[in-house]
Amino acid sequence: MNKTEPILVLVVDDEPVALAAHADYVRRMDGFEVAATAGGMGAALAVMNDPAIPRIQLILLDMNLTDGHGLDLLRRIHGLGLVPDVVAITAVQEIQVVRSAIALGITAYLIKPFTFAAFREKLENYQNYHALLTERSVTTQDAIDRALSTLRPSGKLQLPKGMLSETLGTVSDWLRSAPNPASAMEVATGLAISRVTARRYLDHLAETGSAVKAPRHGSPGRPELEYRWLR
Amino acid sequence: MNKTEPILVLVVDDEPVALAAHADYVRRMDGFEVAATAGGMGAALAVMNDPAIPRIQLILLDMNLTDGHGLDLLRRIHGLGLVPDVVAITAVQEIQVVRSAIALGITAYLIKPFTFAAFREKLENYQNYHALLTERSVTTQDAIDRALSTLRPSGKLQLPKGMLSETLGTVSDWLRSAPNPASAMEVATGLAISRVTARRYLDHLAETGSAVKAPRHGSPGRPELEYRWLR
DNA sequence: ACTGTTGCGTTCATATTGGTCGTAAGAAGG
DNA sequence: CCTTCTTACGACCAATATGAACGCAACAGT
Repeated sequence: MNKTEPILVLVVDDEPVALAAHADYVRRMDGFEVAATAGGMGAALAVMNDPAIPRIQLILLDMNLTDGHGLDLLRRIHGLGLVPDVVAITAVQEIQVVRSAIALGITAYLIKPFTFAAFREKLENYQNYHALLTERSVTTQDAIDRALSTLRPSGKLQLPKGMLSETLGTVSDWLRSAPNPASAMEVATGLAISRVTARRYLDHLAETGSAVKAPRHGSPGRPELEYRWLR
Repeated sequence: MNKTEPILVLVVDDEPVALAAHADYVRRMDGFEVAATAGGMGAALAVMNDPAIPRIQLILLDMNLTDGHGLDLLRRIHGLGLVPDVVAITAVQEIQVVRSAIALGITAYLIKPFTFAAFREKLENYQNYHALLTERSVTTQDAIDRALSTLRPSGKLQLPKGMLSETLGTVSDWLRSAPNPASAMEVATGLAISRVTARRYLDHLAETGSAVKAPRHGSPGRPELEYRWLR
């Protein structure tokens, strides 16, 4: 596993205070790097067109810019033949704007004001999505679906019936601190819980995109699924 | 619950057989209506521009059109100021196209060939998403996240009995990155799996058209079949 | 041309694990 | 104190990779 290159980010906001704050949030995240900032539509287009600036992969985009609308900026960028991913960060709550933004390809929509936790969740989701789709050069339906699953919000604000947030935290912590990917049985014995329970929580982590599962081959018998913590 | 108006769909494909088939699939779904069909980029743009045709809300879009690329068509439509939702339906499996399509706002990506069940799942997901975002005129972060989460693919993939999607992905990756065509034995030793398992998955790849197998002659012993990844 | 050798394709039984159903223990509410 | 809902456990059935055994196709030597 080679070291992954950071995701280059362009932050766009016409309010200097918000611009600095968002850029700072990005710098606090591992795997991301602020490649440039822009205070408006013109500046953003200049950055995207500048050959001296390396390829931007993600844009944090405010909708209400002084010299235009964020969605127009996005259309202009698309018109240049560029297809960066975009996280919309705005105070606009009109459904029409939200629908249009989603139709134009934003990967997340963050309504201001927001906490760093909310911000981090969106960017981590994008990070997982990005990792899943850059591994290979050709893909399958299954891989696309899994990548999209990690990208869309998991709605984990409300965890499924039959699960306790405390137990979920315990399992998450154990898996995160595990040096190697672990099977359901290993987690179960390590935490002194039953295999079924461990598997149920591990599966939830896999579905929400916090972990990935892969079969472990080489020994006879049905392959056991090992779970690996992401990030 | 008042009766909801049907979602108007435009189907785009340059193959008349596929075009008719996809349109027929749409007609079999409740809540959807085929507003028009188009056999190419020009025809699709004409439909979108025609004031006599009511507002299209969803496009089933093929990528490989005779007179252009599907992604270009999507950019052109955006350039008209229209923001329809799009489901990509294509045989293209290149990661670059998939990434671009997602960045340009497609709500689902269906790789041909597909079953009606897979098709229905994508459209039903979109239907739920559409219903959630047309209820109100102003929304909240929570409502947006819930709407986006309905667009998450369920991830259930129909595979032949006796096969695991994760293992299939592993074998596909190995074969794809192999410089030369590989035999079942070479794949088995390279992935630390048994020869039988490797051969079963390789055979599946050959049957689905992702790979071809050819006998390798010249050495004593029964000729071994070598598998080569297809673009 | 015939036959032996060689190595792989193929089949089958087996070893383990995954997934699901019913049930018990514990907490919350009346 | 009793009822009810929730969560974890135990045991069953189903599923998947493995290894060995069998058969076949091409090469090589006689």
